[in-house]
Amino acid sequence: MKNERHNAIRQLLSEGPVVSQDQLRRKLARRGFDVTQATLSRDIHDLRLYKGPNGYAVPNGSGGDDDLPSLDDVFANFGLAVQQATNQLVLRTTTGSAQPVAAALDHEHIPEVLGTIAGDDTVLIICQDQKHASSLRHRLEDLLEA
Amino acid sequence: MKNERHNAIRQLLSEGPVVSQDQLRRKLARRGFDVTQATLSRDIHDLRLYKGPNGYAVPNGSGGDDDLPSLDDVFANFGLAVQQATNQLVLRTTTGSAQPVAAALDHEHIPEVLGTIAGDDTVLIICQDQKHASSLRHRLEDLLEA
DNA sequence: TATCGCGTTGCATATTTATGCACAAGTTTG
DNA sequence: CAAACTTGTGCATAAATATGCAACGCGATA
Repeated sequence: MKNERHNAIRQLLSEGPVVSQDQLRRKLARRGFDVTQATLSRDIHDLRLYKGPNGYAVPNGSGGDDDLPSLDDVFANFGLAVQQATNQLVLRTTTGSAQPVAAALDHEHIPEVLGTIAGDDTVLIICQDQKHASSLRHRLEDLLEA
Repeated sequence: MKNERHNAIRQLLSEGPVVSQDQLRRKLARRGFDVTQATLSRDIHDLRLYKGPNGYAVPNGSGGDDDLPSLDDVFANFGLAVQQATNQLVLRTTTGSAQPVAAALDHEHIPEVLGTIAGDDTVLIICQDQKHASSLRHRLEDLLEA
């Protein structure tokens, strides 16, 4: 599915430099996503990625075009990936965006969220237990696609 | 001269979106800089510009990205002690050094590390589970000795 | 002056990215 | 149920970008 692939792309980009769409294609293939360069060109457009001296990158927090901070927006723009460790979620964001993202999260009064702590590019979300963490993780993963 | 042209390019980019090198070439020509697309490709490389959904853009806020001190250095200099709490590690550093230490940790892309959050003299490191945390703790303890 | 060295550029072309068109699978509408 | 529409994709190819190579301009040196 397209959304899973988009998530995988974000993940890959956060792990190391990707210089061309063909390189991205090969990396994705190793993860089971077998698509053509044409599709990736479209994905990159969808994800509004930037290409620079060090390859592709996720859009950059501060500047830019359009921002009103709803949770959806903030996530789509600055969220990179969610990972779970028992009752905690670790959310990676573009550098410098962890604080606003955490603020948006707090502001929503999501029941699963006991509290958040934000660094520079990482938000730690504490949940009641593993079960609540899982359900929240799924919701957040969906938001990453939007 | 190349430098004047570089300045003109920055200027143009701050004034409005530039979507292709050929468009840039035409805009520059109107200002008296008559060069080919090939030259602009080199200029863009020199200036480390990024291309994104809205065309070319100057590099992000605070410039340079990858020359952080090595993990070994940072640890030997600023690391004080590591402690483990189930799947988390709490790393004490000299006051004010937590941020750079966390940055160095993130930059290494250590697989056990889901994410880090740094305060002033404390870095919280989140791992997948207790097992990963232990193995990472041992590695970090080694670094503290070095 | 002649020659060298170095930085800059254009030309031709290789490489990379974007896109028109067609089609398949799923959804909605009549 | 069938037709119309939507969405996602590949293929072929257009468009955009990068680069090997040769040449030019200019200052330094013999």
